[in-house]
Amino acid sequence: MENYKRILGQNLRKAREALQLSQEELAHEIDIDRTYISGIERGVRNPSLDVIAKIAQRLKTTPAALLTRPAQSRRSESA
Amino acid sequence: MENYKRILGQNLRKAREALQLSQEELAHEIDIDRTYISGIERGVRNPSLDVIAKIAQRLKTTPAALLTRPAQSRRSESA
DNA sequence: ATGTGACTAATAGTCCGTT
DNA sequence: TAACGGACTATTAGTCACA
Repeated sequence: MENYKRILGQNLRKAREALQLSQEELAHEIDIDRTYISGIERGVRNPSLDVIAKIAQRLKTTPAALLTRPAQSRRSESA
Repeated sequence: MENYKRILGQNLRKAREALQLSQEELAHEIDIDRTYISGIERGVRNPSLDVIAKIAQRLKTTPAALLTRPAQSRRSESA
């Protein structure tokens, strides 16, 4: 079984940094605790769908995207 | 904000029925209560990533797929 | 075979701090 | 700025009786 918590964490961090947000800023904006964001990024937390959706929304992406393994080479999407 | 609980529920039901499983059978196989599956399909539950991943695995799909809006007309994917 | 409300046990999620 | 721990509270995980 894939480690989706880890995939989520990696994607989240990448997306957050792409928007040049600190964990603290992100956390504050979506009203989630900063230590919780930290835990999710490290793959040690098991967030609920609502939290995943909330984060995705702020990072201008989707839950599906945050849960997609990065190395998947989907050319057709960004083209 | 999109209702991802609902999207998940719809996709889950579709995927389950495609495999001709009853809620009861699915629930039994992945060791989750039947009524809990029912709640997720109806979009009234807010499951954690672990639960979503477990269900996805049994339905031979992925969390990302279960969280993707169906009516999204993404031509490039299946073509 | 599924929907639903109500319920406890477990854990998601917060808030405090230190490194 | 972020990792990490401990103690706390809110919500989810998981179960039941019944429609």
